[in-house]
Amino acid sequence: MNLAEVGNLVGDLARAQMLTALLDGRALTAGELAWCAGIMPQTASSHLAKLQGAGLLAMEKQGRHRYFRLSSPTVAAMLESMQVVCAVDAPRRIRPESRMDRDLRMARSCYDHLAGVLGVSLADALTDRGAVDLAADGGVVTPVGRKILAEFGIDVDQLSQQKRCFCRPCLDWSERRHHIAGALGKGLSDRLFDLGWVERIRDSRVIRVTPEGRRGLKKTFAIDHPA
Amino acid sequence: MNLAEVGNLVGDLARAQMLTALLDGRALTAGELAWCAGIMPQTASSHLAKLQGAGLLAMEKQGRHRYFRLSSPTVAAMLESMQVVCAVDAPRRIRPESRMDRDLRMARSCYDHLAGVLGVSLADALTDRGAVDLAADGGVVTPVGRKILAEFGIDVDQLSQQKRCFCRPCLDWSERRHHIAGALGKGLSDRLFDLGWVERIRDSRVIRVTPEGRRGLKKTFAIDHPA
DNA sequence: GGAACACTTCGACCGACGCCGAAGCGTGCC
DNA sequence: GGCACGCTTCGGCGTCGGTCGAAGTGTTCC
Repeated sequence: MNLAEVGNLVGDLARAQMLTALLDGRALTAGELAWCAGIMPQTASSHLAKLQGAGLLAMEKQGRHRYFRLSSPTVAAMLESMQVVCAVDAPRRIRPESRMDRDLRMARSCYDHLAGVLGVSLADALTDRGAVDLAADGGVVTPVGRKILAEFGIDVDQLSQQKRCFCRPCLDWSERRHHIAGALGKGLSDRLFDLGWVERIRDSRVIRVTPEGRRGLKKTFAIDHPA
Repeated sequence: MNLAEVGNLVGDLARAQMLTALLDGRALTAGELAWCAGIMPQTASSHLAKLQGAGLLAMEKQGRHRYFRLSSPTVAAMLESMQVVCAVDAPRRIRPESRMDRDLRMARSCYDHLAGVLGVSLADALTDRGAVDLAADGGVVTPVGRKILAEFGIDVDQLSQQKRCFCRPCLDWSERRHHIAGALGKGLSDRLFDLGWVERIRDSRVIRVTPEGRRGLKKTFAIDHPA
């Protein structure tokens, strides 16, 4: 397998839509993916066979359904980096407002961390008070930030010992700005779930901010998250 | 611009070969790129126009030559992550031995750090003596490693304060194993150049290990780099 | 057993795109 | 000026692959 083959696999609109739908790590049935891509089941079937054959997708049978998911975080990372290039190359364009995915824009999961307006606001808040310092290729937590995060219930030392990139800016495709990924991003996300400030919406990447979370975000980070 | 468009751009063999040739950050002329891709200049011209139009490549006129390079490290990162997926998906295959790119396999630059047998050996040496601990998504330097690297002339604290990913495993496409990227990868590379242990070959990604470097690598890291 | 359902396989159609030859444009060298 | 050179534009050719209808396989439910 070479670069061109991988590019080709992603380079079809229908397949790209399927992959995007799978980007949050959930597994979807062939039918659902066909619907996502706006094509007939038999067409989807051939696409899925290609993606699976190339090892981008993993499949699991369950009764008469076939569930597909991204085969590894490596694939998710690749798609993410491709989306970043998309967003960077088209920095200024009229934002196509769509009612339907307003919720998705507000807050969603991006593999294992938070994205959307919420994710970006959180990154902004931490940057504004000098807690983290983000650059193109990574980021650091300042001594001040260490203290702020500790008060919020996040042990930076423990996170930084994980064998993964500690802090990484991840370009948000809806907001065209960065949110925080890496161990810190996951840590923040986990903490918000633990506190009950946010919760997942079934069968969706959408994340709901609870009333309690709205109060907490306002008080702790001065974030006014829209209802 | 969307995911599929980017995929499509990379998804052509000729374009993929051009992009790969540009992956070390150098700028090449349209003619050189045509040669790399094994196509006629007029065909290359249309490919390059597409890549440039999409913002993946930047162009600079110089006399009657046109120099093309990757427009940003973001693009390089994307290509790298795509190559990783290529390599992961095809883990075991008969290695196609080619005399021509033996040098390239032995040691080369990968954007801003070292790759090839040399890069992998270095990563192995550091891992073996417990200096670094690499995982799928990142890596850490142990206290022991901090000491080893300090003796070698690398200030880990300074590197870790850079606003980029500190240590990241980068899958080596020729060796199918990891070498070290990120700030640490660049730090190692810089140090080897400063010591005069390695040097660039003009107009190529190939890196030559000097006799002095061969001795040094053997003594310091117990690496027997082939001549 | 039979019907509904999820999905796959096969075959035919057709549009998109990569390819090169020929010709045109701008630059540098003698 | 004249020629060589690097590159681009244009036009026609060929092929590859995405598309869907029809038919087939396997599963669930009654």
